[in-house]
Parts: sequence; structure tokens; C-alpha cells
Amino acid sequence: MARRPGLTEDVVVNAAIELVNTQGVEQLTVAALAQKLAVRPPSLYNHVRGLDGLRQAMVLRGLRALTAKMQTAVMGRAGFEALVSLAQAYRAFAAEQPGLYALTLRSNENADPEAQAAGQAAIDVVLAVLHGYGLEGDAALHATRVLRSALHGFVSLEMAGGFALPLSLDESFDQLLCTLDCGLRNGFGQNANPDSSPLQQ
Amino acid sequence: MARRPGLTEDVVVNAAIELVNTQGVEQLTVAALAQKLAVRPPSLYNHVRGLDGLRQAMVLRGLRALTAKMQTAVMGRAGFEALVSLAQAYRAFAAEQPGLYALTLRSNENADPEAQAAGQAAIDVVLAVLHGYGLEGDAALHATRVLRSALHGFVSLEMAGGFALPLSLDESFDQLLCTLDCGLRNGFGQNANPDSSPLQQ
DNA sequence: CGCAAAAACTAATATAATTAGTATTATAAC
DNA sequence: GTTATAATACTAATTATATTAGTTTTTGCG
Repeated sequence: MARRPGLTEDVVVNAAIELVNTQGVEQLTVAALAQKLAVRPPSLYNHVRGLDGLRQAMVLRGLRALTAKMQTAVMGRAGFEALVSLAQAYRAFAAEQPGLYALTLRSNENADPEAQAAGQAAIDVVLAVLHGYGLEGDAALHATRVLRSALHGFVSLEMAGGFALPLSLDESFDQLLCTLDCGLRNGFGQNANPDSSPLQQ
Repeated sequence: MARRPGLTEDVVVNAAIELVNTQGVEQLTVAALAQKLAVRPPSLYNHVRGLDGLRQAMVLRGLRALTAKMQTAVMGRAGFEALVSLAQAYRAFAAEQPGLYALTLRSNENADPEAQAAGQAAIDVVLAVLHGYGLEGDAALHATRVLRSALHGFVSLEMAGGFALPLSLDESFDQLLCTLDCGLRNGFGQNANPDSSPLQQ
């Protein structure tokens, strides 16, 4: 039932992903995408619900690809080794697909159920790694947030060109991981220095 | 030499900041801003170099305001207390001016010299705090990246609605700070567990 | 009082997303 | 094999956007 170019949602979404990865998230326009696919802009609306629907579909694929990459990374590993492997996979994903990563980690506010499930799957991988640190329950959930914050923060600053100095990024990333490891092994779930802590004002 | 509404660059930029803080970064349009100022869109071009120039000016103010807030926060404090105060100021800034924060931490790639200087001033505050941890030289610079990553990651995930679970955000933030404190006090500058580290492959 | 410059305006252009409606073509039913 | 149907790409039109050009008005200063 297709006509000349034989578009499908898959083809459109993949082309869009390629476009944001090479040109940046801002350059994702219906016009540019249509040109890339040798088609007139309105034709895309047969396969995708406008720019918003397109972005949603891209986010879903991004989350799933990231989760798959992380799952592979932690297979057969535990403790610090698993943490490092997970983190490297995370950072590598952002480096390989910068546009898709930026889009994926933009906003989870209006996420549809599918996207929320995909997000949960990603979190489950992190939780599995934290299990190896002996963390369970609320402590593990807090630790998940800490881990995600650190990884997302580093990666997004790196991508945004926020680290200007001529200083090894790999080394900084290693230090970040050592810091996380240190925090996860010591004193997670209770305050590190309960007495003098300014947290208990 | 002004005419009726008496616009100035300050008035325009401040209105734009108010707009992004209340409506979100995506809603910053020349049309919306002009309407807010009771003026026709082209009039804004007498005070601001289009949307790009406007954003640049906003970023500059954002960086300076954030720096000022952080400087106040660390005055007279040291060590963990300074770290906590700095972090709380950082997070509070993002909460008070979400749109401006999002805009500010977007991209430092094409930053003009003024913005770069403002960014450096912010980093200097962090360096001062790290001085209290006995960190100097490259170790301090790596630590700055670690700190910025963690803070920016947490804050931007929080703002994007990335933390969905019904679990105290304040507590997660405290855990993040304890983790950072732990990493900064132990083993920064050298590997925490040199022997079995997967980092030395 | 008049002059010059700043500032706001109208009008026009260009690009973008999106919708409506039309034509074509491939698949499936007969 | 022919025909009906539905998918799909198209043209045309609408709306919203940023931006530039050129005009008019006002205001501060000599």
C-alpha cells in the first residue's frame, strides 16, 4: 500500500535520530527531515504525529537503546567493576548519539506510559548494580538518584562544552566514579559525620 | 530620547527572564515578549540583537546572579559546611529561577568573552570551597568538575521531573552531598582502590 | 524654537508547522 | 485479471514565527 519512497515510521524516526545526532537537536525540523527523506513535509504526517510525536518516538528508542547498552555493560559484573562498566556505557552512549541523548534526558514530565516503563527499566539496571553494594530499599533509591545525577551531570556538561580547561576528561570521569564508589561503600543510608553536620540545622 | 513605553535593554531582558521563569524556556518568543511589554515585536530589536542576543544577555545575568548567590553562601564557611551551603544555594537558584537556570547551563560552546569570564567566576567559588578540603592544582580542577557534574545533574533532573518516586528529594540531595564529601576527603587525586580497579585496564 | 537621533511603528519577507483536500498506486478481494 | 479500497504522497492554504526595511513620531539639547 505504499507509494514511491515507501516511508514507514521506522524509517522516519531513524532518519530523525541521524539528523539530531549529526546536526543537533535544534536542527530537527519537519522541513529538514523531509528533505533528507526526499519527500514533501506533509508526507511525514502519515507516519508520525507531528514534531511532538516524532520526539516522543525518538525518546522511547533512546531510552531503550540506553537501557540495553547498560544491561550489557553490567552483565557478569558486580561492585565497583559493575559501576565503572555501567558508567562508561552511559557516557559512551551519549558520545555516540549526542542528539538522541540530549532529547532523551530532556523532560520526563509528560511521558507516556511506554516511556515511563522504559525509564523504569533503565533505573532497574542501576538498582541491580547498587544491590552489589548491599543497598536496598529507600537507601538504594536515594543512591539511584545520586548515581543518575552524577552521570547525567557529567555527560551533559561534557556535551555542552562546559568543561573548557585542557585537563583530561577521562581522568575527571574516573575521579567521579571513585567519589561515587567511596560514597556508596561508606555511610550511605546514614550521615557520614552526624555530629558536626550542617544538614541537621 | 525614548518614546512612549520607554524600553531599555534592562527592561527587555528582565521581562524575558520573568517570562522563561514562569512559562518555560520554549515559550520565549519575540511575539510573547513584545506582548508582555505592550509593544510591537520589531520594537525589541532596538534594544536587543534578536532572540540570540537576548538569550546571550540572559545567560550572562544568570551566571552572574548564580555566582553572587554562591559567593554569599560560602562566606565565612569552610569544609563540609561550605560545601553544603554552596550546594543549597545552587539548588535554590535553580528552584527560584528555573527558566534562567535552564538557559544558563545550556551551552558554553559559543560563549562570548564576558560569559566565559562570568563562568570562570562561578568556578572560582567552587575552587575556594575545595581549597578548604586541601585540594589544589589538577586535583582541585578535577574535583570542580565532579562537583559541578553532581550539582548540575541533580538539579536538572529535578527540574525535568526526572525523579518520579514519592521519596524525599531533600534527603536524596543530602545523600549526594555526603557522597561528595566522602569522595573529597578520601582518595581524591589518587585511586581509591588501586589494585583491583577496573579503571586500569 | 528647531534639529538630530533614538525609538516605536507599519509593511513586507522568509521560514516553519500543520491541516484540508486531491490524486495515485499498491494490495486484496472477487 | 479486474476492480475496490485504503494507504500514501502530493499541492494548496493557513497560521505563527523571526527578522529587515523604511517611515513616523517624539524627545532632549543647542
